[in-house]
Amino acid sequence: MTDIMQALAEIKRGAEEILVEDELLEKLKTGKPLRIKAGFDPTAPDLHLGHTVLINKMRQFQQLGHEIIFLIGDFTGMIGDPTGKNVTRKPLTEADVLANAQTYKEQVFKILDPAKTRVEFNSTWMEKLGSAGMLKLASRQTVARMMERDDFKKRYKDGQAIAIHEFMYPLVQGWDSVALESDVELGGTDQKFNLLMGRELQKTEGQRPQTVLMMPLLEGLDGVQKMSKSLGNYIGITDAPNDMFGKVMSISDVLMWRYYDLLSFKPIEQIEAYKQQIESGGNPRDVKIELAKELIARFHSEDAAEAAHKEFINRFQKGAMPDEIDEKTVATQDGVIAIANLLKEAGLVSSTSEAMRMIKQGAVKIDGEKVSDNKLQCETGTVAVYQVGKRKFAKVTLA
RNA sequence: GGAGGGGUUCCCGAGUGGCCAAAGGGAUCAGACUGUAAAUCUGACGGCUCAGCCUUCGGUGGUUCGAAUCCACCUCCCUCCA
Repeated sequence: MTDIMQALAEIKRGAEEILVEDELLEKLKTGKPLRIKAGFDPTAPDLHLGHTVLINKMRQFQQLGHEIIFLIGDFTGMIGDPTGKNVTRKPLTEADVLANAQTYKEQVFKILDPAKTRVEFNSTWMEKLGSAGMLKLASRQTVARMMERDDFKKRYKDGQAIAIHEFMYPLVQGWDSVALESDVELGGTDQKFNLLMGRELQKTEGQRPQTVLMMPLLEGLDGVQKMSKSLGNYIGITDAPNDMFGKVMSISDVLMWRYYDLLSFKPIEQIEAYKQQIESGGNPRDVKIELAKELIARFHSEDAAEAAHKEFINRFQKGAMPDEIDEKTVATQDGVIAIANLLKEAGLVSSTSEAMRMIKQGAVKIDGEKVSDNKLQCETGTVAVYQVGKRKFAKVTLA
C-alpha cells in the first residue's frame, strides 16, 4: 500500500494535471502493469529537450514496471496536428514520416530502455479502419464540440483557415487509445482536448477510460514561448556538447529552475539544496553549469560534459578562441576578395549587406583584430580566423 | 451560386498616386554592461560591385511623367446569404 502511494507521488512529480487521479490510484492498486501510451508526431527529425519532458515521465513509469508504448503517429502525421498552431500544418509525405520515425526511435532510446519499450505506428490500425470506418469515427463528435477547442476557436474567430481534415486529428488520436486499450495516456497540457477524446471514445467502445496525465510544456531558450524547432529556441538532444553547454548557459536564472524541475533526474532534495545555495549568495551561474553538465552527460558522456565545461571557461570567461573552428576555403578573383564577400562565402553572414553592417557595428575580427574598413581586400594564400560577433568563427584559407 | 471584406518586408500591423526600402510593435542580430543571466542603453534589421545602385508590398496586364496605393483579370483566405 505504501508502495503504491510512493509510486503515485513519483508519478505526480512535475505533472501539471491528472484526470482522474482517483482512477489512476485504483488502477495502480490492481498491481498489474499498466499500459502507458504516449504518442509522437514524426514531424521533427530531431528531438529537443521539450520532447524529453514527456519521455522522462515515460522512463519513470518504465522504472516502476509498467508497459510503455511509444506510439509513432505516422498516420496522424499526415494530417498535421493543429494543436497550438495558428495555421494549418503541411502534411508530411510517407517517406518523410518513415525517415523521421527512425530518427525518433534512435534518439528516444537514450532515455528509455529499448528492451522494455513497445513501439507502435498508428497507421497499423488506422489504415484498416477504411473510409467507412473514418466516417463512423467522424460521426462521434460534432462541429460545436470541436470548436470548443481553443486553437480552433481562435483561428475561426481570427478569420483563419481551418481545413476539415484537421477535425479528424483528435478523433484519430482518441481512436489510438481504443486500439491500444491504454490505461494511461501521457501528453503535454496542449494535448488536453485530444487526450480527453481518447477517454470518450474508449467509453463508447465499452472500455475503461484511460487516465490522462499532462506534463507542462517546456519553455524554450527565450523563456516565453514553448520550446520548438520552428521557433528556433530549442536545445536538440543531438546538439554538440559545446552547443548544449552554451545554450543552457544562455537561459535566464528563472528558467533554470524550470529546467531543473522538468529535465533533471537529480533528487528533489538536491535541487532544494541548490536553491538554498543561491539564496545565501551563491552565483546562479554555477548551478546552471551543473545542469548543463548533467544534460550533456545524459545525451553524450561524462567526458564530453567535462570537455564542454573547460571549453566554455576558455572561450567565454578567458576570451580565448574556440578549440575547434570550422575550416573553409574561399576562392578569390584576381588574387583578392572583398571582406564582405569573404564572410558571406565562409557562411559567417547571410549576405554581403549583413557583412557590411556587422563591420560597421564592430562585430568583425580577423585573428582577433577588429576590422573597421568595410572595403578591405583579402589576398590569396592567406589563412586566418575570421569572427563575426561572439560565437561565429571560421578559419578561412583563401585560394 | 450571390453580396461584402481582406492578402504589405521573419511575425503582427500602418500606409489609399510622388516626401516609401515602406510608420509602430514584436522577434532577431551586433555593440556597451555582465555570469554567453535578467534588466538597461545604443545601433542595425531586402539585395549589391554599399556614402551610390538595384529589386520588393498575392499574380499578370493596364492607366499615369510617376502605383503598395487607381483599373481589369486571375488566385488564395474570411464573413453573411443560399
